[in-house]
Amino acid sequence: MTSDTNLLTQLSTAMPQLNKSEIKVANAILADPEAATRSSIAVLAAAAAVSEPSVNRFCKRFGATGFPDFKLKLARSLVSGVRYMSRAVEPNDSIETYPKKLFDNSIAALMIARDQLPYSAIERAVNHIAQARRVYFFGLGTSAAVARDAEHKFFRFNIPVATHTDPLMQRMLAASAGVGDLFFFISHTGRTRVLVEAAELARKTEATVVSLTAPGSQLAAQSHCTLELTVTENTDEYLPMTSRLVQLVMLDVLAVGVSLQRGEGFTPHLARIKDSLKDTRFPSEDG
Amino acid sequence: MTSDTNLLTQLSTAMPQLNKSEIKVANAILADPEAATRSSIAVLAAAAAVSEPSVNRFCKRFGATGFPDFKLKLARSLVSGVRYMSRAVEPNDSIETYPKKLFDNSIAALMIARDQLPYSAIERAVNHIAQARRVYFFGLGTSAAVARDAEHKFFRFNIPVATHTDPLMQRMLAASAGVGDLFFFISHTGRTRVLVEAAELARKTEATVVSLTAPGSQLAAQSHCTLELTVTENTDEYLPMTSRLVQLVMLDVLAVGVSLQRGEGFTPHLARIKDSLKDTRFPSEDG
DNA sequence: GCAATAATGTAGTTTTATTACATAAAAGTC
DNA sequence: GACTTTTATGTAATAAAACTACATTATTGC
Repeated sequence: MTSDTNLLTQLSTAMPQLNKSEIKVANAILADPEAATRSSIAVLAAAAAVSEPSVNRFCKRFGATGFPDFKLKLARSLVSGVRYMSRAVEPNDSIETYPKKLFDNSIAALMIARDQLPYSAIERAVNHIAQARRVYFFGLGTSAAVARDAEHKFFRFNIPVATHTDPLMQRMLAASAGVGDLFFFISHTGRTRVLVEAAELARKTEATVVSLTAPGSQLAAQSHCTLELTVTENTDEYLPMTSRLVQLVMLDVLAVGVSLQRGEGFTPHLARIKDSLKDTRFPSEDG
Repeated sequence: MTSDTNLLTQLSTAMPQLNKSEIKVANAILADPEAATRSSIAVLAAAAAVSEPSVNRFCKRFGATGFPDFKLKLARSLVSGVRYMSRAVEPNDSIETYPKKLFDNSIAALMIARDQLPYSAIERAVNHIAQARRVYFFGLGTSAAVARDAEHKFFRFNIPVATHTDPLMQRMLAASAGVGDLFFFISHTGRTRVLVEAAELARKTEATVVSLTAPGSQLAAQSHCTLELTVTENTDEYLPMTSRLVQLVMLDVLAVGVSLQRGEGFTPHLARIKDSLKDTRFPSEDG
């Protein structure tokens, strides 16, 4: 795959190496890339004031098999440029518009996170959790709900887990930790004072400190292993929304990672938990 | 704009309305969408075992001007990278594959939910919440974390909210409810016995019952207003993951809906809460 | 079981893209 | 500075692809 980078960027950077007619074609495309994806080779040739074969040669020069293939590549590049545009909710948005916008923003945030997954950090975090004797999930505010979710999830994996939203409890547990204890801190900013302080305390012990937070933050500095997340959130206008979604999916990733590491032999335990819930529910329609 | 949504999602959801040959074409495309963008109309027609005009008609049915235009639209949908089909994690998945899959599944779930938003139910729910004297968010298990998140969110909107995960508390509060009390139940299945019973108790009072659950469920039957969510979750293999994400975003939608209804005059209150958090954080790098 | 309607395919037409070749421009050589 | 070689560009013919009009085949309703 040569065309990993954006095609539009390629066009502009390659300019100096191009000859007259190719420059004309490049300019015609850059002038209105969207239109270029919709035009025929004849139309584009006219717009660039060159012949059709010149356009064709141009396309092949950029790694396409021909003009249609080039258009496809161009279309793809265009989307990747626009896809991360998050649309803010406006005061005069209606019921038809704002729910879609919020879903779109959430989807975009997950896509961005998906494209910059910290693989090695994930691997290390999974190993830490799998080896831990005990795991504490600490978060405050919105991240407290995420911590609670994590607790619920890892509990099912038969790992001794605990969540505490009380800063004093967090400090006491952190200070008195030992080998095999894993402290998992969750914070969007990584600058929440009491959380960073708890991490410092834990760091002074034999315990392991893992965090799910912003790169370069105070919290990250206190961690043995940091799962870096850069989710741009316009908290100013509304509430923290997208960051916690990414955090939740990251924890799903860790949970599945641990489960994969444990291998097949572990599924019976999950089945037992599932069975234990059976009696708490009304029977489903289909069974 | 009809083509606001992902084309692949459109294909799969439109399946039931299609006729034989169109279904063949849809399947051929879904089998390998990437290949479809590169093939000619003749190749695709052969792959689907239909005639070329059938493919052409198919394209027009989905809002394209013709086959080339359809391919372009398809290519764009593919960039967003997500197969509408959720790809299950396999035991021999590696660190490079399973995190992406999990993100993809989450994204796909949100996309599907986005394409079938229950607008009128959202509108009614927003009105109920905006008029409520007090709101209780009730959920159990994974949904308890969602309820906690909702509490955290609506609290910021200066609405008296409470969450309880203790079934006894839920029952007592439900039984002793009155006019202006709103009970918001969250359950993926809508079949959790204690939750349904609490809803029944609340229903006997003057309180309002709103639920975020599966359509046609026992819980939905007890609700004045149901926000229906049909998220297919393969809970059998792993854990409830995608459903709670959709629930969370739905609650974001409701929160924003309430905020929009209250109008501009409300933002100062949010600013006050934001200010109150300032001193709990270390200063950020850039300020 | 027949008519009416919808669905699908066939064959021809038009549009679009590609190739082969010719001409023009540029660069190098004596 | 004219000649050769190389490179660039365009013209015209060819091939491929997509579309349209129409015929045929299924499907539905009576």
